[in-house]
Amino acid sequence: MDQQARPTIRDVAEAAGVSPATVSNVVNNHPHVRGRTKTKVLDAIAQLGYRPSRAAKSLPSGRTFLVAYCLPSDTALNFALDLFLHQVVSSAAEADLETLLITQRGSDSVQPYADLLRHGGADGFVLSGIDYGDPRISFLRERDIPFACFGRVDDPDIASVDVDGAAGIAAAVDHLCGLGHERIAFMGWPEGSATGDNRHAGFAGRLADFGLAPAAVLRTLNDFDLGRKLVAPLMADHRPTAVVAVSDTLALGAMAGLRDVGLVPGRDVAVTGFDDVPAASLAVPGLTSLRQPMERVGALLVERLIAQMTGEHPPAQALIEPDLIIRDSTTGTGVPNPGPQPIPEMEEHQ
Amino acid sequence: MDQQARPTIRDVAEAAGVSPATVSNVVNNHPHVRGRTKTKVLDAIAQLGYRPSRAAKSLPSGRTFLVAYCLPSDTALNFALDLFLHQVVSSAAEADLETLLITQRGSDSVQPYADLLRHGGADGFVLSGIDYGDPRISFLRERDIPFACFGRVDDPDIASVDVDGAAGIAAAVDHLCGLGHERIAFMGWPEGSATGDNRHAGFAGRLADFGLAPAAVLRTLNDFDLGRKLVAPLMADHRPTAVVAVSDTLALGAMAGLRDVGLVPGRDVAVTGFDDVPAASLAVPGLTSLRQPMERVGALLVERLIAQMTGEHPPAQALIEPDLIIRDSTTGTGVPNPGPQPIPEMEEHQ
DNA sequence: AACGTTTCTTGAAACGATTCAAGAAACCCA
DNA sequence: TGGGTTTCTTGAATCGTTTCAAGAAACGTT
Repeated sequence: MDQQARPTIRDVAEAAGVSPATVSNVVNNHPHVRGRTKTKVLDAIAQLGYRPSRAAKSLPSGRTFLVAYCLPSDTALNFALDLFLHQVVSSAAEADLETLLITQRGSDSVQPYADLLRHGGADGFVLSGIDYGDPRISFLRERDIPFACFGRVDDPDIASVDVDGAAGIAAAVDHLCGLGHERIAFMGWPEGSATGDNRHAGFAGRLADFGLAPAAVLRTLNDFDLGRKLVAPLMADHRPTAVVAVSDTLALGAMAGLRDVGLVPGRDVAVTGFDDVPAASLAVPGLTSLRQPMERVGALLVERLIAQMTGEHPPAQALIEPDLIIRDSTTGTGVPNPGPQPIPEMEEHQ
Repeated sequence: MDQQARPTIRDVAEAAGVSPATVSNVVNNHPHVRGRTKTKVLDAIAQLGYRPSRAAKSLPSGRTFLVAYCLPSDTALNFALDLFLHQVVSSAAEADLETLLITQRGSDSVQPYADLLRHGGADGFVLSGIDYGDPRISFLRERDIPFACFGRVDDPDIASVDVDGAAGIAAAVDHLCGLGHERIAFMGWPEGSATGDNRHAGFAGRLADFGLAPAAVLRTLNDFDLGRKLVAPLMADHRPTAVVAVSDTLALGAMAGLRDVGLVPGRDVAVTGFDDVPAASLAVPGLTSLRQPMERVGALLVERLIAQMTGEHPPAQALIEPDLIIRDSTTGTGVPNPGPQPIPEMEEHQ
C-alpha cells in the first residue's frame, strides 16, 4: 500500500498494544521485557517489516552506525580492491554497520577524515596504504576516533593488520632454493617504504638462512618498463638463475625483458612476483606470485575496528601470511617459444 | 579543546548572536537574510568549524544525503572498480552526497536494495552490471526510488549510461581494415548477454560496411584458457589474419594460444581485446584494446541520479564511446621471440 | 488480603536540525 | 512622526529514536 511511508516505532507500538519505549527495549534486547510482550512486539515488527531508521537512531546516540573507508588515490590496492571492499562491507554489515566510501580531493591525506568527522559522518575508519609516520594515524589518535590500519604500524597500541611481506618473500626464496637455485637476485623498490623494506628484509634474511648471498639487489620504481629494461644488465652483470621481484609489475617486466634478450622465463630463469594480480595468471608462463588474502585482511580489520568501537581492546597487531601461488615462471619447462613458423597453406581470398 | 563535542547550530547561533533558525537559513541559502547577519553567521561558522550533522538533517527531511552502490558479486567491473568508484564518490560529494557501499549476501539481487530501503538507508542508487530485464530496475521503479544504471537498458525513461560496445568493436574493425586485414575473426561470448550481443553487432555491422564477411565467429565463455585453446583450431580452420576478441581475457588467451602454435601475435596475427585491463599493457606484445572511460561513466551516472533526485528529468540515456588503445598486438613488428640463446659465460659460484 | 519486593512498562525529555506562522525591524512616503 | 509595507528574524513544533525516572503489575510472604 503505502510504499513511501516506512513504519515507525509508533506504528509498531500501536500494532502490538504497547508503548514505543517497550518496542525500543525489544529491538535493543534490553533485559526486563516479559516474554509475552516481546513476542507481541516481534510479531508486529515482522508484520510491518519495521526497521529503525538510521537517522533517528543516530540523533540521540551520537553514533552513526557507519564505518568509513577512503579510497586510495594511488594504485596501491587496486588490484584487489573489490575483494577487500567486499569483505569490509560484509564484515561491517554483520555488526549492523554500513560502509561509507570517501575520497581524497587534494594532497592532504588527513582532509577527508577531518571533513567527514566535522559533521559526524562515521563512527570509525578503516585505513589502507599506511606508511611510516602516517599523519592520519596521529590525527585520528588525538581525537580518539576508532580506526584500524591495513599496513605496517609501529605502535602496538594501534589496531593493524598486515600481510607479512617478509614471510611471503621468504616463502618464495624457500621455493626457489628447493628447486636448487643458488644465484638469486632481488628486484625491489627504493629504500624507505615500509612495505618495500620489509620485503627486502625477508629476502636477505631467508637467503642467509640458506647460507647464500644475494646474486644482486636492484632497486627501482614500480614500473613494468623499468623492470623490463633493467633485467638485461642484471643478467649480464650477475647471472642470477632466479629473480625475486617485489611486485608483479616488476616481475612481469622482468619476464618481458628476459624474452627480449632471448631467455625464456621459467626455463632459463625463474621469476617470482608479489600480489598475484590478474595479469600474473594471464601471462605466459604464468607468474609465480604471492597472493595477499584480502578477504582475511578485510575481515580482521573490521573485527578490530569493532572491538575498539565497543570499548574492548584486544591485542592489536595481526600479521597474516600471503599464499605462494606457484606457476610456470618458476617450475615451467618454459616451453621455449619456437619462433616464427610458416603458416601452412595461408591462402588469401576475397 | 573539546575534541568530542562537535558544535551544534545552537553554538553557532549563540556565537553570532542570532537564533538557530537564522543560522539554518544562512546555511541553506534561504533568501531574506540580511547581508550583515549573514556575515556574522558565516564568521561564527568558520570560527567554530561548524557543519550540520547529517543525522539531524535527515530526521525532519526524510532524506539521507546518501547514494548507495552495490558491489558487483561477479568480476564484471573489477578491473576498473577503483576508477569507477573514485568518480562516483567524488561526483556525489560535489552535490553534498556521500556514498554508501553495500554487497549482495545471497543470490537475490534485489535483497540488498530492499534491506537498505527498509531503514531509510539511501536517497538513490547507482547500479552496474545491468542485463536484460534486471529485476532491480522494476523493484526500484515501482517504489519510485531514484536510480541510474551503468549498462544497456531498453526503457528510455530510465536513466542509464552505457559504453557503446558496438562502436568500440567497430573502431577496432576500422583499425584492422585500415591496416589491410580482410580475414577477421570474432571471438565472443555465448549469445544472450546484452553486452556480448551488442559487441557482436558492432563487429558484424562494421565488417559489412567494408564489404567483408567474418572469417569466423566463435562463441565461448570468458576464460583465458578457453581463448588459448580455441585459437589454434580457429587458425587452422579459417586462417584469419586478425582476431577481434570481446574481452581482454579472451584476447590474452588467444595471444597465448597463438604463441603455442608458433605464431607471433602482432606480426603474424593481429589481436584486439576489450576493457584495457592492466594486463593488456603488461603483455608482450601490448594488447590493442578498448578502454571504457570509467571516469566519465561514473560522473554521468551521478549527474543523472541527482537530476532525478532533484526532480528534473533530463533525457535519460547516454552512450559513450570507448577509446581504442593501440598497442603492438595489432601494429607491432612482433619482434619474433628468437628462442633460447646460450647465456655467455654462465659461471657458477658459491 | 495486605504488604514489600521484584519485575516489567511507560511518559516525557532529549538529540540537532528544518519549517512556518507570527512577531520585530527597517524602510518608505506623506 | 505616524502608519502601512516590506524585509528580516525567531519561537515552537516536528522528525523517529533512546533513555531514565517513575509508575504499574506481578509475585511471594505472612
